[in-house]
Amino acid sequence: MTIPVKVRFAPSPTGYLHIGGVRTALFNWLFARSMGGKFVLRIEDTDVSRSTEESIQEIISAMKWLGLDWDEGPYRQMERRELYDRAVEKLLAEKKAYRCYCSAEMLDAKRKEALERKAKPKYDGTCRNLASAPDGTPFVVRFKVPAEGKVTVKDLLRGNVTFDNEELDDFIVQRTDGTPTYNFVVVVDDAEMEITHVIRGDDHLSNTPRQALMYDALGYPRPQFAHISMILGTDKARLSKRHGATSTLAYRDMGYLPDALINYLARLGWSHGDQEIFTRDEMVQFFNFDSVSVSAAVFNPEKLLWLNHQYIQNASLETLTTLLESLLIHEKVLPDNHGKTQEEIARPIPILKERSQTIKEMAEKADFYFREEIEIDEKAGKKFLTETAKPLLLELSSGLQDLNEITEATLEKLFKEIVEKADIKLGKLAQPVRVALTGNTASPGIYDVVLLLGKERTLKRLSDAIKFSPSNA
RNA sequence: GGCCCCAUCGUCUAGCGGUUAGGACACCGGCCUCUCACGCCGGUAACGGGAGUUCGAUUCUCCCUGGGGUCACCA
Repeated sequence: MTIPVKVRFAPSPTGYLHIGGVRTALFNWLFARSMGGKFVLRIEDTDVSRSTEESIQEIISAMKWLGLDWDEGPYRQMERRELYDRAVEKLLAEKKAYRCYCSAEMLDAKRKEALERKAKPKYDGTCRNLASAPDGTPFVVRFKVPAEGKVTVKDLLRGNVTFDNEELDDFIVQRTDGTPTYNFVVVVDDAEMEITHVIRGDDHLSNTPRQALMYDALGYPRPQFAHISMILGTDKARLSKRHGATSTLAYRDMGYLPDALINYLARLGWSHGDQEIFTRDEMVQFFNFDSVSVSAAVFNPEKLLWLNHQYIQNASLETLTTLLESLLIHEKVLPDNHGKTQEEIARPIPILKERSQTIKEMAEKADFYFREEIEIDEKAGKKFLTETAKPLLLELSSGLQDLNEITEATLEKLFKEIVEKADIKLGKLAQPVRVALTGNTASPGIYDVVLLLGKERTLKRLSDAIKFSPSNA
């Protein structure tokens, strides 16, 4: 009989949910799902001045977008105050914590001074054994850390990690304003929620001995810990705003598929042989800590792009249509109230998807199709809509008018005839036509473009192109 | 600086004492070709250094070096 697994993701709502946070959430989610356990979402908002409702909503939308569903929560710590207050009273009553009357200013000064002496900045224990309490002075509550001895933290990924108690100081459990602090609430909550495995970034490893001591003091059993590695930027520094878009929802707006992002993040620090692409079910099925790596991983945007391309190729037309529509609006190719049917939105997708790494790119490439009036790239027009090319366009135009059925085969026949008659290579015709129809020198195959635009729009653009003259020639 | 963690191609990684050190992204060639892509074929590229243990170390141990994290009335 084993205890069912219960894990949590506990972000602090002091900014948007970044990629590193998502990966922590993902590993928790994967572990919960693979073990048939529960996944809890808990908002750590005890820092009242920095927490925002906006961040909470952002975190929730990002989790939903990525399909990381939770079984309990979102809990908010500021709604659980009684729980922490009771635990503080208990620590105080059992003399495992004490009131400290030192002012923040005084402590800052001492810390600064210690740093200058190159000594360890550590609380000096002034109030640890105070005989009588000064009247009416504001106080914090500090946890009494044993002066000597060691704490050993058991970590699923790193084995036993031992810290000297001497390295730890009497950390604050409750602030002057009565709000509790992280190293304390995290323990109370994880214990009360019966979290069995604490899976988090390894930036928390150095906090763990304090928390381990807190579990012991409160009489709670310690959970299993698993500290996963951090994600670094290309410069090997921890991923931050400097490394471009770190807001998870920004990836949605850039046209990434949630499954692709999830797959990429899962492979960052986890592997299953040589496999690169996993369905969610496969990830859940294969996930385990034995194949999680402990060293930090550099975030590689190119590989994410490649994966996204793979996912685009395999996504259903329906999925792509929905995504493309929102990106077309987001990129202002179409207005909100465009009135287009799903079929119309879907039409260019088959010829665009193999050359799109993101849906945003797809939207940009679809521009020539969705806009009534195209803008001819100045350089492209100058180079290809020349006086020698225009007669060819004219000829194509009249040939097209005579075609009663436009198919790839009839188009190819028409193009070949014109090319043979003029004794030129296909490219000499195709490029000017391409510029005329799309405004650019790069596009899907020219027959596909004509087929997509249809006879009327093709003829219109051809005649516009024949009238084209470079403005700054 | 103290403490803690980490170390295979540029990047993500496989490897769990004996391998021509494998795969993927990126990069470089070639093929395909109406442009751009896709695709296909091929190539360059790694065990940070030094001591041990062992018949044998990428693999185990220690040291060095390097990188990262952390030292708040932030989480």
